[in-house]
Amino acid sequence: MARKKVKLQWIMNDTARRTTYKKRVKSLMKKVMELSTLCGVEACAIVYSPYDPQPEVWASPMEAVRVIGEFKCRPDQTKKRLDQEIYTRERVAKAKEQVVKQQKKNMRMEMQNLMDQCLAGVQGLQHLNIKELSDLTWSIDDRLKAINHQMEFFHHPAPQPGATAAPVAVPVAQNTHLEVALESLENQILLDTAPMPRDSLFSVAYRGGQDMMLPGLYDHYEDPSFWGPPFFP
Amino acid sequence: MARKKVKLQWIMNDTARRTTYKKRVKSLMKKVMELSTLCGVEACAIVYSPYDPQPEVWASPMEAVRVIGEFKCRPDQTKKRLDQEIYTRERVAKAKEQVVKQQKKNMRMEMQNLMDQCLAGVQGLQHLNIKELSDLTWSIDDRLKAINHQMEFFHHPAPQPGATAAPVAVPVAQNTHLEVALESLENQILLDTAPMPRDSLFSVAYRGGQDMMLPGLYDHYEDPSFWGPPFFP
DNA sequence: AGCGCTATCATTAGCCG
DNA sequence: GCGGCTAATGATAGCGC
Repeated sequence: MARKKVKLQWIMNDTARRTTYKKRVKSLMKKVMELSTLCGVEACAIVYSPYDPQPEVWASPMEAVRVIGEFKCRPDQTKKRLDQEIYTRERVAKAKEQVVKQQKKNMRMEMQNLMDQCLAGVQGLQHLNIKELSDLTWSIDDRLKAINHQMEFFHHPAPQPGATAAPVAVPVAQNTHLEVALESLENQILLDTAPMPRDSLFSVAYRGGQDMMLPGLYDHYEDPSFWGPPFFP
Repeated sequence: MARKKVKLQWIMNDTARRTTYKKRVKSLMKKVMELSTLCGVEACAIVYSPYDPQPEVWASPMEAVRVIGEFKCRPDQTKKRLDQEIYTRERVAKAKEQVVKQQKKNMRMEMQNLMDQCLAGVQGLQHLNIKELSDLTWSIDDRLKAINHQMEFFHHPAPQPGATAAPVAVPVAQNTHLEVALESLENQILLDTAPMPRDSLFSVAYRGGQDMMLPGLYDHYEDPSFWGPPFFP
């Protein structure tokens, strides 16, 4: 948050990531300490990283274990939270599914249309002059390019990981543009869920993401010129 | 840290203390989330307060318990684990990348070839008789179907186990065939790594997957009849 | 790699309705 | 007590050494 605003996503550059980690973990611990002091509350933070052999901990490891012990001894009230969490997750999943479904549908429609155009071209060619033939060829070519572009959106790794340190349980895979878009979507939903405060685990965590934007998934489709005029109406 | 700089000490005024707590705990959790996201590290924070009936926690309670458990057990062996984990993760990532790359390449080749056939058909149609025209049409249609099938492989949700049993921290999303395949691949690799059992975080979690098979990703391509004879040699 | 610098961005103390 | 506002302090990304 300085010379430039950084996107809330994994930092690709190794040295930059390490530097950021060092700086941020330090000030995070300071924040924990301040909170604890100013408000007289018990708090602890634990950060595992590939950069430190030992996890960063505040307050002292012993203190942490004590705080944690307290935390673990509340199985019943935790349930509520878990339920909420699951609910939110389901909402996220549903929204994602919708996007993927739509995207899929659009892709298939693109292909089908292109094929139709090809077939129509093949079958109706006898009646075309050179100009029309040339136009047809170019049109098909353009649409092929467009489809390839869409394929990229699905499968091309977005500018991301060299591959070392992703959060443990999340499968380490190259993020595609689609995945990046889905992640943004997720953040937005979690943000929406925020208003119901104490019951939501995420009520706080994701507030910061509110100025992130969901990449325009359908820009392509909303552009009427994308498909061009029908060739064989 | 605003209109006036406050001393780092317990705030005596009750309402002020509560207000400060609310604001600060919120941004603290945000910071934890940012650190975790930006640097790809595991982190958790727990804050007990008289203001909330439940402790504020990040990330989810379950996640926290997991992170904490890790912390409590091993003060010094932690490093070994991290190294091993990173190594395994890199291996998995690499293998997955290979598969995705190949799959992508194949897809694109299919499409390109089909387009070529279409274009060739369009341009060479004048010299074809009815029989050849019909064959061409059917060939294109077949290949379209094949491509659609491939699309399914990429994007269609695989028949999945009753949606509940997913490992905790894995975002609940519809798995595509590709994703299922990749997961199997990951399991196989993790299985290979397993022989040194309790040192890997994954050694247990994924054991259940060992009888899954990696679907024959390239069956389609190994079948020479898949492309059919070239139409315009 | 790590440290210091500083322009920018982010947090927040105090106030108001 | 809460949410919004703004001035002021705090955090930090990018750079140069």
